[in-house]
Amino acid sequence: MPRAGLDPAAVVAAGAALADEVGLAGLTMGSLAERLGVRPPSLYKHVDGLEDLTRRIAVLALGEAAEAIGGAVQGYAGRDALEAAARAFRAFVLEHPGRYAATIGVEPSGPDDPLTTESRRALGAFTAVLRGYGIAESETDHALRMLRSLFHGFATLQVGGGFRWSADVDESFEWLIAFVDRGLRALGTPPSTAAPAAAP
Amino acid sequence: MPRAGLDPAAVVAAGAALADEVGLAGLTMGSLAERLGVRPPSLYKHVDGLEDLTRRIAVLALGEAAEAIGGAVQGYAGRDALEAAARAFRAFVLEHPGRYAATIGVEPSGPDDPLTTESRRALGAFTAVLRGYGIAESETDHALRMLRSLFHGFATLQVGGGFRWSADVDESFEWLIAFVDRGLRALGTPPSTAAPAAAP
DNA sequence: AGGTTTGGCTAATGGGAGTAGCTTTTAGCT
DNA sequence: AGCTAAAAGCTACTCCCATTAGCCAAACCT
Repeated sequence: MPRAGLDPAAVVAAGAALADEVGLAGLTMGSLAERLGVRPPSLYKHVDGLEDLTRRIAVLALGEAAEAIGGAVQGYAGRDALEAAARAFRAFVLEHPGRYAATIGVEPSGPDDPLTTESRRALGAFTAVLRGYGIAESETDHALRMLRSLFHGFATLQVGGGFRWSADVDESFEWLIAFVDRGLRALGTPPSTAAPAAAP
Repeated sequence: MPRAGLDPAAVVAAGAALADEVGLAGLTMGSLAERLGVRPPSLYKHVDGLEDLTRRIAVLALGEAAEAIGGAVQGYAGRDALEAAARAFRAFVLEHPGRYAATIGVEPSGPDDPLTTESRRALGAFTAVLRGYGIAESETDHALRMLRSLFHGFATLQVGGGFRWSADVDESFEWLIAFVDRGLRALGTPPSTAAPAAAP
């Protein structure tokens, strides 16, 4: 029988694409094998089972998200950077719901786990946004968690069909960005702008 | 064989408890049947399958959450109400992660679905909080979604082990409440307090 | 008591994850 | 070119889970 020419990367990429199409729950070894023109057991030559597969999809997704958000933020600061990051994040989740779902609830096994590295990278993009607001060192962790919670919550509620009633979702998202921007500005001291009380 | 004395409510309650213990993914017809001292097929006399079971658990959870949050808010307004609601919500999710997970991604089938009713009730508690801030009518939907996203995101990230690094999670949550409070106060006009520019 | 409803059971089906062990392709070496 | 060995498929299982069919006994209701 001819070989399919698979390798771990190809299997993971196909798995990620399939998860985006049919949802993470619809990603099974059977469905993925069919998509790749192969029988289910063959996949175990490239991937260590379903759990390992979703783990690798999560790593892929975090890298892509970090790339997208980091790239979108480039050259911006303050509200512009916040907007860019928020929009890039939401666009990623809406375009790749399956990939994103794979990132939820995966536990990095240690500090050298690629999952840890990619997580940090994705987080770094948001940290850069906060830097532009001049948030105090002691508060960046909290502010970071706030941003993460807010965007994660909004995106997952939306893809989960959680916003059912009246108002326009895009409009809510813009409102939310404005809300956070005001809050962060009130909190921070822009680093390269005039200091609040410079001379005595 | 002696009867086990089950009914739908008992099955749902046991299912919710089991889900809280072992996670929603660990809730299977087999594990629940074992817990109830019964064989798996017997459960189908009370519940219409696993999907129906999680649906009913979601209804139960929404009702309990609405009760808890609504009760916590009673008699408070402004920041006190926000704090009470936020803490009650988070406590509920942390104590009942399985139940809460069941509420995510369930689609109400129509306006008379009990799921719809209970959702509204839970949402109502947060609406009450916003009322205390005097948010403009046109913005309550957005503000509501913001609160929901934020608390949902924070709670799910925490139970999913999403907050791994340094800072204290409880502290972050308090910080987050303060942040939202400032934002909402900046936004609203307290209804029963002096109007901002009363006489010309 | 007698009949009906109800709630439990066993047995079986279908599908998904994962393993064992065989076979063929393919790449590398001589 | 020919040989060998690793790699990449495959078939044939096993086990677990959800669900259905059909049987039988308990509880209830006159």
